[in-house]
Amino acid sequence: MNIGDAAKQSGLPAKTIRYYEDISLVVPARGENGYRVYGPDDVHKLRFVQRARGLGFSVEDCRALLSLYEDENRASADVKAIAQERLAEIADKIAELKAFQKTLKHLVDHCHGDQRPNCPIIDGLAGPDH
Amino acid sequence: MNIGDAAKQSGLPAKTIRYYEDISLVVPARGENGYRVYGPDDVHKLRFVQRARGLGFSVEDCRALLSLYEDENRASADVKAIAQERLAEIADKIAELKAFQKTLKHLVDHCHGDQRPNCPIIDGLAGPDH
DNA sequence: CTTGACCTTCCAGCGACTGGAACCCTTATG
DNA sequence: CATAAGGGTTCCAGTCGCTGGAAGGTCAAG
Repeated sequence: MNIGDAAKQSGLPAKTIRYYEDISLVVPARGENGYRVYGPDDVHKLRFVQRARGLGFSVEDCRALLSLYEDENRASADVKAIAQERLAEIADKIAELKAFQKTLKHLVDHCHGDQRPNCPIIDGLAGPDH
Repeated sequence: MNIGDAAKQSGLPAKTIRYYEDISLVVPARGENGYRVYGPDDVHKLRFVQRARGLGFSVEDCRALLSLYEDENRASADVKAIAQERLAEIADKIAELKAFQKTLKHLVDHCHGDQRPNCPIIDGLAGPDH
């Protein structure tokens, strides 16, 4: 199948699929005419990557996960380790965002939001000693 | 003051400060020798940007906030609007991450994490029909 | 034969820096 | 006075994960 169909089947834009070949993530065969030819296995891999990216795994994580996906003798512990690392990153990011949220919400709540210049948000950003 | 001191005072790396000049965010004067010269106002602005970036505002948001910071006749409503947009983005991002977290945690909880190849995480990423 | 949809390659750009090379300026010390 | 250290300057390239666009090749239908 050509790249357009692979795109439909995998849910990835053709551009992205070409990019994945560029970085040797999913490398298809080539037809006589130079067109990329995707077999069922390639499409499975693309879908796999699509889902993993959708869960926020980095492309490098996807590369590692793909090679485990393909490895009949993988240890599930290796997969779990990657996923747990990602979970930790997610938790960190959520904590960071919640801290932003708290600070910002506090500032917003104290701002009148009218036509006057006085603004606790600006004051907060300018710093404690202003 | 030179860029190194401005860096210390603002908490920003010198490279970043040069970059901010490049994009016309905070543009210092120049001395005879071609060195950047930062006055107190410049340092205030740099610190302002440092804090705003620290709360996750984009550089373009910072540009808008800076111009309001400098505008004696600003309406606090304008500041509040920017902050509220950012709050909405933060909330969206948190929701997205929590969704990732939920799915991933579910998969991780069901994975033995041993030396055997069977792995619900891989299966989950491969898709429902595999 | 032409149209249009597909495919190809390559180059550039996003955001927000960051690293490095190659070079200039200033200050302290032998 | 020479020199070395520790500033400063510019410009170019790379990060990550695509995405857009230009210029052209291929293919199936009318």
